[in-house]
Amino acid sequence: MRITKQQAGENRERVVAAAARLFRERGFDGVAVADLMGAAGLTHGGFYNHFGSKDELGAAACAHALSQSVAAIEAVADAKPGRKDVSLGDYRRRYLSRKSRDAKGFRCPMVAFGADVSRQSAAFQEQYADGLRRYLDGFVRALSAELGEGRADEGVRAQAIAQFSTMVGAVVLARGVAAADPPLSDEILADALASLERETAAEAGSREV
Amino acid sequence: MRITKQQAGENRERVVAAAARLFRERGFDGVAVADLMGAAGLTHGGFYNHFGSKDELGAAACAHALSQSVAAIEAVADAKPGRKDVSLGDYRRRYLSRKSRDAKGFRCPMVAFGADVSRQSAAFQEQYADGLRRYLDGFVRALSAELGEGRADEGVRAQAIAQFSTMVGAVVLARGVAAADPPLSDEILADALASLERETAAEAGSREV
DNA sequence: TGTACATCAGTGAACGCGCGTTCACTGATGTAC
DNA sequence: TGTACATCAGTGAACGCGCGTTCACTGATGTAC
Repeated sequence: MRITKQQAGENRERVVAAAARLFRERGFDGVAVADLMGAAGLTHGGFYNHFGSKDELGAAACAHALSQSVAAIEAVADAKPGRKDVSLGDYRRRYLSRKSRDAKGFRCPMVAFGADVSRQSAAFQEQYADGLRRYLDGFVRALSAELGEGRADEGVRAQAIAQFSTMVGAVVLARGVAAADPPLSDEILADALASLERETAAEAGSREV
Repeated sequence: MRITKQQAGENRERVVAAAARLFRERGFDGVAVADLMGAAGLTHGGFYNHFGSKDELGAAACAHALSQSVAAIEAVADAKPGRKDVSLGDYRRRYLSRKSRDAKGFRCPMVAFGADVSRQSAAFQEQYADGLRRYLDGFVRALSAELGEGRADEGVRAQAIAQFSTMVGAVVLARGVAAADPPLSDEILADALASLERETAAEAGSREV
């Protein structure tokens, strides 16, 4: 039962989207090819019509998940000033929220894949690095807009990278102890957020006139 | 060929130590029971004389690796003031060094296990949470000593948690792009370190008289 | 202190399951004329 | 525009490998007397 080229393309997309979610949720080795195809409403036999190997799908899923993160931070960077709901401050609050920490299948891919990237294929690692580069560019623009009149000296980039490191580390740790020590988990998120907000306020102040 | 009780105990210890190293290096699913026993100079059949399951060894290996990290930060916290080589500043520099990033089997267990903890057994998660609690206590004491006359108000704890989050996140990201984009990887480590040192200097300054 | 027996750490083969991958087959789609 | 044939996405069974776990066995250690 051959199907339309377009339908085949849509099927492929559904598999990639399911993989982006399931890999983040259960890890690369925690999801079988049959699960991935099943999540897209297909049987496992046809997998190799779309991908050369499970590794190849991994790279595609990584790219898929990262492009969503890049789009999200770019939306913040390109938002008109004053739009509170897409400000960087709001983005940080959402990133470091309990809700975001507990969203297993939709966590930040930089975090979810971070520890395992180095054990994945070269293509996977390339996708990850490319995604992070673009994400950081977006973050720099967003921070630059937040701090002042669009100034973008190299200090802002360093600060953006440090800030994002704080966010990533806090989510890693908070997620790690979420089940065993919920109060500590919450404390980590709160402390990281407070530190970023304090730093941003101080920085914005020092840049006035 | 039965062996001494003491030797059996030492064998067990060697397996745990090997597991602490190999799990960090290749991930939990990346190491077979036979590999673990082989790394300790044994054959796989005797594994279940020591551990009830691979999961149980995982928890023991987690505890083993974390206790080393706890000991390291406590050494900093308890060092006599002025000992440069065991200062918190030196610790941060080492933690965020390229050498440390590239030490696959001896990476910070909070980072190496961080992404996977939530998929491990409850016992594993308990060990992780307990290790992190003790580690953070040590970090708070070390930071408190660095900043002033041993003051330990709650602001210091929040700051310690934020600082450690930055360190963890930076290592996660730097390690993730180490192979695909070495300059970016180095930049992340450097920016995170600079941010922490700038913050510490400012904080120490504001606390003077 | 000796002696006899039970224990148990270690060995290596085997079991059984899950999973990545392959394969023969189907039949509707795409294409050449 | 029709017709005939090739293509190829999808199906479901099968292959083969690796790995966690089990098991019968060994023989030196630990222990009861």
